[in-house]
Amino acid sequence: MERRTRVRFAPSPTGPLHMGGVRTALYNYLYAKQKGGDFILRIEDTDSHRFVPGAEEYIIEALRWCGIYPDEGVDAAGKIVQIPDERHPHAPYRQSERKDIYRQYAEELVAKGAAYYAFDSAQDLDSARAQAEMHGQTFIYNRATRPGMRNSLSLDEDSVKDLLENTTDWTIRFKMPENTVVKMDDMIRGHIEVNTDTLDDKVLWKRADCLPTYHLANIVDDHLMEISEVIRGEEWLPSLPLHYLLYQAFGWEDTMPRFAHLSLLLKPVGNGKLSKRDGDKLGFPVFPLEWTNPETGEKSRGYREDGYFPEAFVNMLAMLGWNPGDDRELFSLDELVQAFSMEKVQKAGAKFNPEKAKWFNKEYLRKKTDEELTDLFIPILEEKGIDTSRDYVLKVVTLIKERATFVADFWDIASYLFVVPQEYNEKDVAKFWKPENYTLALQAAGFIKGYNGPWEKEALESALEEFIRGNEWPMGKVMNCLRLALVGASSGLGIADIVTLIGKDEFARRIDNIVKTLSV
RNA sequence: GCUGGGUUCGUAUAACGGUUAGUACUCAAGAUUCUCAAUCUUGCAAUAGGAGUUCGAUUCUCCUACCCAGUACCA
Repeated sequence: MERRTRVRFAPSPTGPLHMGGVRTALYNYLYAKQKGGDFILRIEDTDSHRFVPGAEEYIIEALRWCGIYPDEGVDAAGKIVQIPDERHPHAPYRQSERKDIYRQYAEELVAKGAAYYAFDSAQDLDSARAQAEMHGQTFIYNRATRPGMRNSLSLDEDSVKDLLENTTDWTIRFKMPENTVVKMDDMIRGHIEVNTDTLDDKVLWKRADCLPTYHLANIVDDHLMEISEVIRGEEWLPSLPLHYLLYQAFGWEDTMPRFAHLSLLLKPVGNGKLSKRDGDKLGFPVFPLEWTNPETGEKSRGYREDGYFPEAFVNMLAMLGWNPGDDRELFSLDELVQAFSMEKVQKAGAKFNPEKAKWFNKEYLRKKTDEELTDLFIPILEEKGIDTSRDYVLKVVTLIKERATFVADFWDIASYLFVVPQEYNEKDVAKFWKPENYTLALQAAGFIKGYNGPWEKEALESALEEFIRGNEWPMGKVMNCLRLALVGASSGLGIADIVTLIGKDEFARRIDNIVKTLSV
């Protein structure tokens, strides 16, 4: 019988979601939608010490910006749901609000002999670890060391009972089976085997705060929420054996999800996984949206605020560790849903390349209509105090859009189409603004002022060129002198483009201006 | 250290065991243009190393090297 596809993205609200996390969410979403299944957003906030205010809201907003909407979860229907209803059959979706359900599962494992109570203090454990380290070893809490620790397997029944009732800093630990090979399958990596003797008795539940650890909460919730595939980061691969064993201990093997462990996103240069620091150092965002640390007030830039289109960001992220099997690179979210396949997900970590990210944005900028881009550019102009007609902006956008990566580039590229050049590039002045050139250029300017033909680019251009060529003047030098007057540098649009855009009066003003400024 | 995972141009990646090892980004050169972009063309550049299996390994096996992750009462 076919099981309904149900996947979850289960972040911990300990800070802003970074781009690696967004990619994990994206792959989950693509997988679910392709199979016609559900994408669930669950918040794993079982660590009360690391909770960061605003992080959960940030995660939801970031996913929304990317066009990823959960079918079920804390954000479904735009509100927090605590009582199960038709659309939220497994509510609540925040683990801190489900804390009451975990203890019974932990106790069930103890009753089955698959777990036990442990009374070791933090100091006990620290010293055991320090002891092992002195011998060049790593302390593993398992069958080898278990008898020497304070737990319900080493202590007598009465003291266990007494400690259970009269102390509150005990835990429930999983009893790792002896010398057993756990055989696992990963959708990306294939078959994996691990011997249990290398694993330790993980804490599942803590009496001190009556909260489960990740491992217990994760397995219980995935089971209860009928998750069919767990798609998560590679950092979880080492605990996969534990999770397999937990499903077995509970007797849930039949409905155990399949697992896919995604490789990590690596920093652009050097080794290691992508971190916030790399972004600051190399000048690119690692977060989808801007984030302000509530404690320090420190701001981290975001792709949205940097001017990336969400479609470009999502597309770029999808291609980091996955490919469609052919040469296509540009995909909308819907097209990604169609094309995605777990078989094509890369095993190795992918180094993030900020240059390629920009390339994606440039491609998406070109896909936008001139009207859309005009709408985006006008607010920027208003901020600069530019008051001009929408029609004029539209004309400018049409001419310059291919030169830009971001909408914000428009101003840098085309400010001279809105304001008189404030200064003239020294190098270009030295190169072109020589008497033998500018005397000719001023005559050419005179020709333009007296031009009576149709006021459009092609006509003016051919008339002007005919005039200059007819006089056998050096075209490049004359044109660049004019450009200096119009742009302030020897770069930018064609002379006829600029002149027809800004008009004859403005043209004359700029010629006067350069003559005055460079004191001809 | 131990355990697990990984390794194709600088980067992202393609290649039923048989290709001159392809594509994109970056970079360089040329074409074009009144300049700068854009565009087009061309170029640079890779199977980590070593054994083995095979008529034939990028592809399968083993060893080595290197990289990554985990090694918490964090997720």
